[in-house]
This record gives sequence, C-alpha cells and structure tokens, in this order.
Amino acid sequence: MAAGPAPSRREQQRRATYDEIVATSRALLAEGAELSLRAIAGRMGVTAPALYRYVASYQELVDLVAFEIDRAATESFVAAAARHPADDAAARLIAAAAAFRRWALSHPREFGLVFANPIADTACTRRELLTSATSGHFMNGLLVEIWERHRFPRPELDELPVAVQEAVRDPLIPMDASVIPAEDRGVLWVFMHAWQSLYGVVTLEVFGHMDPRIIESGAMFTSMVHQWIPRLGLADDDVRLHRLLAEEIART
Amino acid sequence: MAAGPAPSRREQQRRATYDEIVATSRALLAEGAELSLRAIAGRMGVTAPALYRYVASYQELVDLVAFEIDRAATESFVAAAARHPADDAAARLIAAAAAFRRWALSHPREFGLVFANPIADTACTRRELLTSATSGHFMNGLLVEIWERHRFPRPELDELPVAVQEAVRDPLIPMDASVIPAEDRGVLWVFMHAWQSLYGVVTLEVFGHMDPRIIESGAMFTSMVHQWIPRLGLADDDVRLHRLLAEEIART
DNA sequence: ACGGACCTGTTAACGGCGTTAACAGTAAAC
DNA sequence: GTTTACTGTTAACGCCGTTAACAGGTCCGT
Repeated sequence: MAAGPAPSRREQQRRATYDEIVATSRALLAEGAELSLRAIAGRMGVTAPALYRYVASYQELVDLVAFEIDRAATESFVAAAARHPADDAAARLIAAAAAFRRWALSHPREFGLVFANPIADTACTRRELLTSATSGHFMNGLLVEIWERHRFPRPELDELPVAVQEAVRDPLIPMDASVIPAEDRGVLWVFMHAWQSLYGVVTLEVFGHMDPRIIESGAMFTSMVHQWIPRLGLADDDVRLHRLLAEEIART
Repeated sequence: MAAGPAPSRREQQRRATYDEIVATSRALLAEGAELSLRAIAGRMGVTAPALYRYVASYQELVDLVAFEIDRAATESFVAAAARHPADDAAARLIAAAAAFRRWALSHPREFGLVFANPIADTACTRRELLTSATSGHFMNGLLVEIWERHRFPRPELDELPVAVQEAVRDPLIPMDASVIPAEDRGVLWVFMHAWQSLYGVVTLEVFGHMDPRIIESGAMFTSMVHQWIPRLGLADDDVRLHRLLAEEIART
C-alpha cells in the first residue's frame, strides 16, 4: 500500500499518458465512435504507432479499457447502493442490481465489451483483471452481507457437486470468500445463481432477444428480482422491497 | 407455398451462388477463420466485389449467415429431441436444452454471432428473420407440449404486468402462440422465463464469466434444469429426468 | 559536466479490410 | 438479331493494426 520508492519524473508522465489513453478510449466509446488505435491517437494529437509504447496490441488495449469501464460502472453501482442505509443490505443489493441494468441498457457497447467478450481467450494477459469483474465482486459482497444478517438457507458443502465444492473452496474468480467460514461457502453457490439470473436477464435485454415491450417495462427483470427476495430470507420485507424495486426501475 | 411461376435458368444459378456464399461462410467460421468478404470470395474463386451482386453490405451477410447458422443449429436440437419418444416432451425438451448448451460451447463464435449480437440495431433488414430465433421457436413448441400434457400452473393474464399481457397476446417474436387459447397465454410468460434461464447460463458459460470447473462439469446448467423440472409439473418424473439430464451432459 | 543508454515520439510502409466506380462478357428477352 | 439486364472483372479509396528505421530529449553514472 506504500507509495513505492519514487514516482520518478518520467514514470509520472508515462502514467499520465497511459491514463489519457484509457480516458480517450472511453470518450470515443461513449459518443458511439468505433474504438481504433488511429482514432485514439488522433484525438490525443499523436500518431498511431506511438500507442505501441504503452500497449502491446489492440486487443490488450481493449482488455484494458474493458476493465477500466467495469471499474467505473461499478462505482455507479456503489453510488446507487449508497443511497440506502448501510445496514439495509437488501435495499442496497436491489439498488445495485437495478443500476447494473440501467447502465447496461444505456451503454450497450460498453456492456458488450465487458460482459459479452470471450475472456480467457488466448493466454490472455491481465487474466486476473478480466476474470474478476469488479462489479461481480461488489455484488457478491452485498449478498454476503444479507446472508450474515438474515442467514437464508445455503446448501451444505457435501450436497454440492464436487466441481462446485472445489470452486467455492478456492475461487479462481477472486471474491470476498475469505470472510466466509469454510462450512458456509455454500452461499457462494447461491451468489453464482443470483449472478446468473441477473446476467441472463440483462444480457437478453441488451441484445434485444426479447419482446421490446417487456424490455421497456422491465417486467422480466422485476419478476426475476421478485423470485430472489424470498430465497434470500427477505420475505418479511417483500412489500417494501417490491416498492423500492419499482422506484429503481422507474429511475432514468 | 406453390413453387411459383418458373424458376428461370438464371434465377436458379443466382440462388445457387447465394447458397454457396452462406455455405462458404459457415465453413470459414467452422474452421476458426475470420469471416471477411475477401476470404469468402477467395475460397469461391471469385473477387470480393462480386459478392455485392448478392449482398448489400458485410453486415447484411453477417445477419444472413447468423440466421442460417441458427437454422442449422436448430436442426441439431431437433435431432437431439428426436432421440426420445414423441409423447415424452419432457425428455425431448431436456435433450434439446442440453444440445443447445453443447452446440454453444463447441461453437462459441457462431453462438456469439447468433445470440450475442445486437439485433434490431439499425433499421435492420430481415428483422423478421433475426428477431425470431428459430431455436427459440422450437423450444417454445416443446414447452407448450409439456403444458398441454401436464397442465403445470401458469399465471392468469390479469396477474401479469400490462406490458407482458400485450406481449403474450400478440407476440412480436413469432412463436407457436396461435395454438394457445387466449386465457392460457400465461404459459408464454413461463416460457420466456425458462428461455431466460437457459440463455443466461449458456451465455455465461460460453463467455467464460464463471469458474472453469463449474463450466466444465455443467453444474450450473444441471442446477438450472433441476429447478425447472418441478415448475413444469414434472416432479413425479424427476429421478428419471435427472438421470437423463446427466447422460445428456456427459455426451460429447 | 559530459557521454552513453534509454525512453518517446516521428515517418514510411506492408498487408488486409469493406466499399465504390468503371468496364467487359454473356445470357435472357423482345 | 439486337437490345437489355445480369454477373463478373480490375483499379482505386480510405480505413484498419502493425512493424521497422530513425530522431530528439531525458535520465544516469562517471
């Protein structure tokens, strides 16, 4: 965590242009333009080959930008969650999930980049970056909070398929697993199911493989969240959470 | 349905090269090559601009190929279903779903083309083609068969959000809705949920946003199908269907 | 303080892409 | 049999990622 020995004059500059590359890429993407080395370089007042001093290939740049977009998007999820009290993890999770959906629908290109890109493709550098979607990390944390408070039913380890046992024992995708006692790691399996539901609905909506009226109304998303509320031991609170979800969906 | 007036000599030839374009594209895709007009033309012994006599743009060709791939993939799902007796719609559905997963995992590029491409993008020609994934059509038919036989619970129309009511009354995505009486259209809502589950799990697996061990073992897919069996009124048959699912997953 | 190493940018060029325009031969239509 | 329409060609444009060769500036050790 220390600042390191000395952020030498040059390293500072280097880091700055590095960040500018990412920022420029995100700007291009945001205004609907195609992401190309020449476009990025052009906007930075630089020629394309110069970028190769900072990035080994176009694909590496895409991966980098994807990771950074995920980070930024996660911040917006965090902000959405933070509108609710810290001890109300259920509300925070719903808010975060709705924010995820809103972001995905309003930034389909970015969503595709981050979540619909074959990762672990070809000896992918920065695997640790990509494999751990920051957003997934955050969502997982919220769900674990809910579990700690409400102790909803989670599968015993020995009821799970061996592959799942191994996966929740030492997750490759780094998550806040360390805080969960070994015998309770079944909650991670619950989380994976929840994440699968969220991912499935949102991806279906973003790619338009669904009736537009259902997408626009958010009916499928609402239905999915409703089904999850009892499963997370939140049945007592359901009318409040349903109302809260409706508000979140109505948000622009 | 009639053969039309006369498939004139030229139209025949035209249709033939048209088909050859699609076939060549599929072949290229199958052997991992990039899909480009020049590559297609080259393999056909023709120059790239010639293809513009058959296709207005590269994107149109991609859409066309995607549709044709979906058609071909659906045939393999049909074949998988046909390994089970005609009156055993449950087995057929499970077989089809497992075949869908197998196909997706073994043809990730094609899967991405068909199911993870933003459709309805820009005044997309052939919208009727793309919006109706043939595979979805087929799966829907199987589920409707199950419903006709087992009459699993389906929501009443007036319990549904208005957007969903409209969507199941006259689906934009053409499905075998006509065979379902108006008051029972709630089964379509059930189908959409099932399709969402299948799509979500498989997409997550194909794009690798999941622990490799879980993907490889098919644990998440299995779990998802298990959760659906009781919801489709198949609880009586669950041990048989579970075994059947395991066999289908073990299939190469 | 000075010289060499290193870092960061340049220009020129290669091969590939989708796409267009202008043109040629050939099959169908009158 | 002539005209028309269709199907292919070649040449070229502008874009792309990527590499090589080269120029100037900064940092570092002596």
